[in-house]
Amino acid sequence: MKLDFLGNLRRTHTCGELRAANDGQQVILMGWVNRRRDLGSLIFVDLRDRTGFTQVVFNAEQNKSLHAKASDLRSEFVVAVKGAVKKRDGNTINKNVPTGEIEVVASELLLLNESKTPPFSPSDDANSTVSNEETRLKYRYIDLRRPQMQANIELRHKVALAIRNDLSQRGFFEIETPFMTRSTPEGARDYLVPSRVHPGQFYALPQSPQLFKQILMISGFDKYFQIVRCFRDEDLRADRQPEFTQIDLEMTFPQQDRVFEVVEGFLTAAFKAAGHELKTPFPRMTYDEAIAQYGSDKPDLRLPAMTDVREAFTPDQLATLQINPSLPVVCVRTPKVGELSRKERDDLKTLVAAKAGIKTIDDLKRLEKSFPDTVSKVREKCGAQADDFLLLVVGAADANIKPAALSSAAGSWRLALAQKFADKHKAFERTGKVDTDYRWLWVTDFPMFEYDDESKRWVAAHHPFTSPHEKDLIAGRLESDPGAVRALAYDAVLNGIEMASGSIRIHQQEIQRQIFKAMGIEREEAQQRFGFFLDALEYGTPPHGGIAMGLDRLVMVLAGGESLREVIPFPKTAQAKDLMVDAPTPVSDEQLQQLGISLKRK
RNA sequence: GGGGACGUAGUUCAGUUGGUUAGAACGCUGCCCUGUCACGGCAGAGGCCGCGGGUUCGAGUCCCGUCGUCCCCGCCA
Repeated sequence: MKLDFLGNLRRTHTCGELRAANDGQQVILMGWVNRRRDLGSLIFVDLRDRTGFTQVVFNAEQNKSLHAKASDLRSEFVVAVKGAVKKRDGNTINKNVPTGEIEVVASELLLLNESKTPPFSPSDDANSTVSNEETRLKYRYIDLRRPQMQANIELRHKVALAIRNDLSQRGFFEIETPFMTRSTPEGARDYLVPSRVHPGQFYALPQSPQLFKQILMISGFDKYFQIVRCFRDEDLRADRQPEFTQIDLEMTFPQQDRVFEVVEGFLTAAFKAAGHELKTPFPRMTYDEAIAQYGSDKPDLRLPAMTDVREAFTPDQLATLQINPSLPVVCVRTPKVGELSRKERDDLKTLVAAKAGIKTIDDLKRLEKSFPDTVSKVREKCGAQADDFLLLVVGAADANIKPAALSSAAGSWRLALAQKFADKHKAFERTGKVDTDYRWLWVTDFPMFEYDDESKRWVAAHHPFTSPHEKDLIAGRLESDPGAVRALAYDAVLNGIEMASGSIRIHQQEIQRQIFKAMGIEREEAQQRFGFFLDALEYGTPPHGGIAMGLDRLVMVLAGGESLREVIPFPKTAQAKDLMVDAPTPVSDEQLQQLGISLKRK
């Protein structure tokens, strides 16, 4: 087929903007053939670009050769059309599309490019028969033409732009930090980049610009931010990609509240860009409260909290039911589930993996026969409505577990039940109201350390540069009871998703030394791993702190998506592969040789 | 590293107890059609049933292995 060149031809309008008011105008549109409806001597073509589509008409009676050219058009051909906007007659108006009041009567057609028949059509969107993800990812360039994906990527742009503008107005500088940097093994695995100039040595891609941004504070930049790619070589999830984008920021002389103000500020701007008005300040909750009430450090507030109903039981009843009286009796309430059959209750048993020392009671009706007063107290305590499903998560009589472990198990049940019965309680459905659809929360006062059973040592819960609470730095506690030391660390949580994580940092060398010591990191080891940073700390480091928010996750929630892949143009699969470019791949022996790398054969 | 679901036409899927020539819809190709907009009508093409092995007279169907995609646990300071 003979193709035309673009020449000097220029669009007068996009495919989504013509209206009845444009009636009679000569226009030039360019785009893709979304659909073709060939009625013989009358051909309709929906011409699509990212703004929408416009119906173009070719009439054999008016122009035979033009009509003949149009009859060769197929899906996804790229064309330019010259023509006149014509207001449609009453019964031919299409009320379902914004441009439905008009059509363009073509007088000239340029065939700019043809297209193979795509494996799936971007216009399939309307039929909701979207291809499986494997096909979508392989042909990502076609997938991205779908209106939904175009909208998601546009939303991402608008959100990022609003955040940039907001932070800039607050006096933050966007400053770039290196992608090729130093491996600081602690936390996630690094992606490594071999050095050709220094055979046997490696750069690492940053898991976050953490130390660089702290050094920027030491350098006096006062307020820094960056919308920046970060890399972690860990297994993927629907909400985890090996490379992801963070809104990273840091400021000098802040209290935790100053950081919260900044975040709530840029989120207000971001939500506004997405068409939502956000209510600030966000509610707050300590880590301990979150664990006790929600069994999670990232509570989803769209569903009720858990309740400790131990007081509803008498000591005799606890003994009879073989419930450990020293542990909470946690009631998990899932609204509007209604009556469950014996079989449905049995099916629940596999919902959460069994844990030693923890049991559940799912049949309150039966319990009520033996202990009517107790059950009515339980219902009252957790504010149950008649059709709410109540599950008791309790410690077995001989259980040797901590209350937090029980709460955390109950939290798993709370989430699993919430997901299973989402159709019934409808708490996850969009209502159009920002304060019910988007439940933000600050979780504060995380513990400074967590005990790692594998390495048998205390490790930083956030990272080792996080400042402990001043009050918890009483003599000897770092050594005697590290688990009781709280950190000035905080998370922003949205609908049960961890969106941001930050802290006030350590700015005093002496405290930093104590923290490393508590973690069993010797001075030499610390010097070897973070020496450059510890050196920097000694040259007039101001108090500083900040936070990093996941842009992908933020846009995912705003787009109503279930997976980061819906808001990342070129994402990776669960096996960390890019199906479009087919990466990773082996490299040539020559490349390896230059890098001084030899591969171990399996 | 572990658990689960899935893999059949270009796409989305059906395929009964193992039994003739593996089906449907959409898409595609050709012909017809002047008001369609998920256009319509007629005709047609299109299959390594993911791959390898096994059981069987006979396997899309059963078994073992393997590869791929998705979800979850571990992991993710």
